[in-house]
Amino acid sequence: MSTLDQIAKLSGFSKATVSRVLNGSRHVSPDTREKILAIMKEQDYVPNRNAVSLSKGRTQQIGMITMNLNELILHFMNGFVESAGRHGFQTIIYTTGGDSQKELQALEDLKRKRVDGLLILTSVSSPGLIASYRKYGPIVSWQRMDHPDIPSVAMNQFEGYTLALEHLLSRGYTRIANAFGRPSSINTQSRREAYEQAMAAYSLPVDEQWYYSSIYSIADGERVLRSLLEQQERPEAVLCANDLVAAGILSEARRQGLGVPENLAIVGFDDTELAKTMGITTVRNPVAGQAENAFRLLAPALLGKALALQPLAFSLAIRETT
Amino acid sequence: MSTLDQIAKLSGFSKATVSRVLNGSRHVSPDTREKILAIMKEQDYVPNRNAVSLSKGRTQQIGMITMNLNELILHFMNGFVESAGRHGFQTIIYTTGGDSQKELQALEDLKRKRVDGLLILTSVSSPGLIASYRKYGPIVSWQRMDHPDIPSVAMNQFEGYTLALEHLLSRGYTRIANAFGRPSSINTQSRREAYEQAMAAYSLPVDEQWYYSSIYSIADGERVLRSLLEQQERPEAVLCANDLVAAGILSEARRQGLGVPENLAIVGFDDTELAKTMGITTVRNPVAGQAENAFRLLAPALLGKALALQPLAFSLAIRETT
DNA sequence: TTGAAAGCGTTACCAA
DNA sequence: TTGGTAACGCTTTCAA
Repeated sequence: MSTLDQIAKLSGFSKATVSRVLNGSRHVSPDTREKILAIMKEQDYVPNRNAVSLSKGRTQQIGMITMNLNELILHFMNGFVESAGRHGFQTIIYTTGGDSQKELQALEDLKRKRVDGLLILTSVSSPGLIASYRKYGPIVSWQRMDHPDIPSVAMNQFEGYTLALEHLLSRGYTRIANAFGRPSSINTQSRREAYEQAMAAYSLPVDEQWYYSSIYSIADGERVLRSLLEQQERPEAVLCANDLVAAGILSEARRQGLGVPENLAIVGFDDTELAKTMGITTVRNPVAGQAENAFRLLAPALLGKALALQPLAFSLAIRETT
Repeated sequence: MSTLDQIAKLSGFSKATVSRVLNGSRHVSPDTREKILAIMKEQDYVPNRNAVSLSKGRTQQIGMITMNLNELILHFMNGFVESAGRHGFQTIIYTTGGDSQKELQALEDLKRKRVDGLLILTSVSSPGLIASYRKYGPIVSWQRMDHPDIPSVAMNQFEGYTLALEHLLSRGYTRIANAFGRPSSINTQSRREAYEQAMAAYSLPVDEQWYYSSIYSIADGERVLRSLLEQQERPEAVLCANDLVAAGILSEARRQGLGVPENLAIVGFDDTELAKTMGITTVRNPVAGQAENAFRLLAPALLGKALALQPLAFSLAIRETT
């Protein structure tokens, strides 16, 4: 493994000049540059990244913290890796499994200068703790983080939920049930608000028994369907927290011989591969755009210049379940 | 940000001693250790990883190269991240999108000492090119790499395919079609071999028209089903290259009103979430175990000691399609 | 058990 | 345009 020093010696120039060639400085004569480049190629030389990082004080790496990896997160990740890559940054992934110790390790890596910045997808640490690492580098979050120092790229679900509701209402469905996620989350609150506003706009009653909470998984969806069947006034449609839930409801409906969408319309959320496969109508969550924005939020600190945020919007993927 | 040098000055000891404390050397008096640790804590000191990496010549990072991310790869990834983590290694992901330039960049990162080793999941580069980087660090592959210097953790599909066949045969299915993937791949060859041996063992005929090739996706699966329906002697069961194909066949069968498994039994491969959701019988591919083994193959070079490989086996997840 | 000093491979400042 | 040299922050001999 040849080093910059060796290249300098072989070429007869100083390390400084070799370094200038490496970094594309204009203060090198074309002649010199050429000679040095030739020797580099001949010696199969590449700079040692640790040395560069130590010297420059930057690693060109961004850490991404997530509790687990699922399809939606994957999309986000892909988008982010791509955006960061375009600007010369690599992404390193910290999967924590919800272990706060592992999360802390990732945060420490910002302090220890292994990464130049941090992107938090999902985490269990308190916003306060996370924010206390802001002094070591930029940190942005996907989910809303409820702290002035940690910007977020999450979108208000109100718009997306309204989109789905308008779709159902326009098709004549009026008795619409909701399978919400975490009751206390801002997302659930926005969705509920959207629901109540839409129903009010159409002068339709809001039935509290059509609110399901803490519904996350396929199994949860299956339970919801069975519960729906037992209701005296059975809903004609159900709006789900995510596509997994919708998939669970759909497959259980099939098992129970309930026609979809004749007897029950189903709308998912996120537009994952699963929804596509199973033909589920769903709200398309522009995660790739959010990922791009996540990088743009980091840009000022990382690139020294701001990048304008992309405007994003939900849209609807209409399939066979409505 | 305090440095080791500052800790040394504050404690009155030398940098060497502070470093010894950091690295848990036994040649430090308990008293000294305590004092130094106290000052470190007080100063909120953590070592700079770039400096450590440069000095030690190792980064404790492993690069993972993949063209794209899907569910199966995700499982593998998770398993590997977990295994590597247990031994103090972080994983950094290179998603190449099949771009050989990006792949090269990942390989170069081994040379540039950004990573200590490389794990290849899927790649387009020639085994020869990849192997030429072996001199910079250990490299292992998931898929079979056809080069003596690049070990692989892929499993022979013969056993898994045989498992599925035995299952079908024991349930009385005799006319069994195959949806194979890439015709030239070793996997396909093993599967075909398994098929022919199993049929021979049961004295059943092998019908060439029940061989489908280059079947990968959901859409491919849908096409296969339509084609199956047109055959004069329609098969009673179909064995698929992966769960996506099985899902495609299943959903198209439903659309066509073909009863599953009464009129057609379906078996997938890999046991992904999709198979679970749709209730598809499938062969469980122990990817997490393979990931663990991938790390164990890197271990000699990384840890300086060998770790025994885990014995792995396919198993069957029997669901509603058989 | 401790310390001095020479690396590790770059970058960046100051002169020339 | 070039060179000398001090950082960058740690580890690792070699002595004491």
